[in-house]
Amino acid sequence: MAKLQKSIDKRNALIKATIELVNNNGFHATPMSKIAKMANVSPATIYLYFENKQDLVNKTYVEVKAEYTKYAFENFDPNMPVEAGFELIWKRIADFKLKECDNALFLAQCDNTPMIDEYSRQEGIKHLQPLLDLWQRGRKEGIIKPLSDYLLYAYAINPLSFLMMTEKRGAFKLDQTHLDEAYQSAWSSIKVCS
Amino acid sequence: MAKLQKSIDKRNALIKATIELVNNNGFHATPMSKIAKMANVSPATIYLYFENKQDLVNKTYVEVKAEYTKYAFENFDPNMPVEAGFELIWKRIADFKLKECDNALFLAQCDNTPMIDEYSRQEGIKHLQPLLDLWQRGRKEGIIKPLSDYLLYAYAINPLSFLMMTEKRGAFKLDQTHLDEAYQSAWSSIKVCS
DNA sequence: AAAAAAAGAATGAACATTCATTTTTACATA
DNA sequence: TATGTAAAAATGAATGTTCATTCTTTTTTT
Repeated sequence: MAKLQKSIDKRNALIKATIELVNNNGFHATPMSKIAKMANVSPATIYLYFENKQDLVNKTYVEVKAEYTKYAFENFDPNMPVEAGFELIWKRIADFKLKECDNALFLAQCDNTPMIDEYSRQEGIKHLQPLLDLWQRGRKEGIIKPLSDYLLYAYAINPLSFLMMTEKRGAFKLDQTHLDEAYQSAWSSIKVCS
Repeated sequence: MAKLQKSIDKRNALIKATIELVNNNGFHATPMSKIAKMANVSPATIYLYFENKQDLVNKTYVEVKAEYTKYAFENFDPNMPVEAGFELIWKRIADFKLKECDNALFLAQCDNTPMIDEYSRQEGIKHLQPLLDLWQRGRKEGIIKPLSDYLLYAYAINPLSFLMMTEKRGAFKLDQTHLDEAYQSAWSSIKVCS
């Protein structure tokens, strides 16, 4: 195993441990020592990869966010028709939230908390541009309601976070039927009624 | 001032300080000493009113949640027509999130975090029943889509939390026009299309 | 064998909680 | 009304722990 490779493995283990522990206990209740233990590393080693605890959590956030958007736009082509493009992206996002549950939960916690600093938050947002562009086109073509991006996001995308959270708490199971229904609700809330 | 009254004032000051500090710094970064200082009280005094820090934040959550639902259902009458009832409740909730911004933000942070223990979370949910009953009736009357309460909540109510959060971050201003649009999106997403 | 990476133990600060006193309140008595 | 006093409320300082971070030494790599 090459030197660089080994380092990356350790770094990844640290990020993974951070996600899992913060998800279960919250930022305030996850000591560096526990993160180190879960990553099979000495506490001191963390500081070879990250400046401090805040830096660790910021970097974790930005990386997970990048992974999320990469996944979301994987098969998307900006020339697709608006409705098809939206459906594709929406379903990829839903997929991510179901399959990469830990990652998605971590993002949700960061997004609703002053845990992350503002700079990292901005970094995270940047990757969302293709969806905003699609909406822009949709509005121009009269397919999407002429609403601000924030409103569209609130109704079309954000509910998925709530549903994932609820599922995680065990209150209900988000199966394929629910997902189809959720998609219909999402699309209903932003499409121009014909 | 009667003895009891004075105590209540102090308790309220503690709860208020908790909300403000947790909103701005997160649970992990608000020491009891700061809460005490902001409430003009000695740290030791907190322990006359609450068992410990966890108890303080749990009780704060349950009380704010009760205030929220009381506000939401203030003028609601279970005999109203479904659409009118929903509109009334929705607008009260929106109102609360705009006017009692600190309270609403605190709830959002608690709801997306392992900060609160499960028992208190359950306590908080109980108060929502009138809305669930209304939806039940709406489904029976064929006015509301036959979806699980969780899905309806995700699309009809939860987006308001996201919008409030976004406004708090300064990214955009949630004015009356936006609110009307948001209401239309909420209703579109859960009503049966005619 | 020099350099890099990693480790475990040590350090010092921050913090939740408790303790020993002081202050305030409630109220009985004159 | 004024005064004494026991109980309650409140306090600031102390305690002991937890934890982020650093230091010194050991191990691994080249």
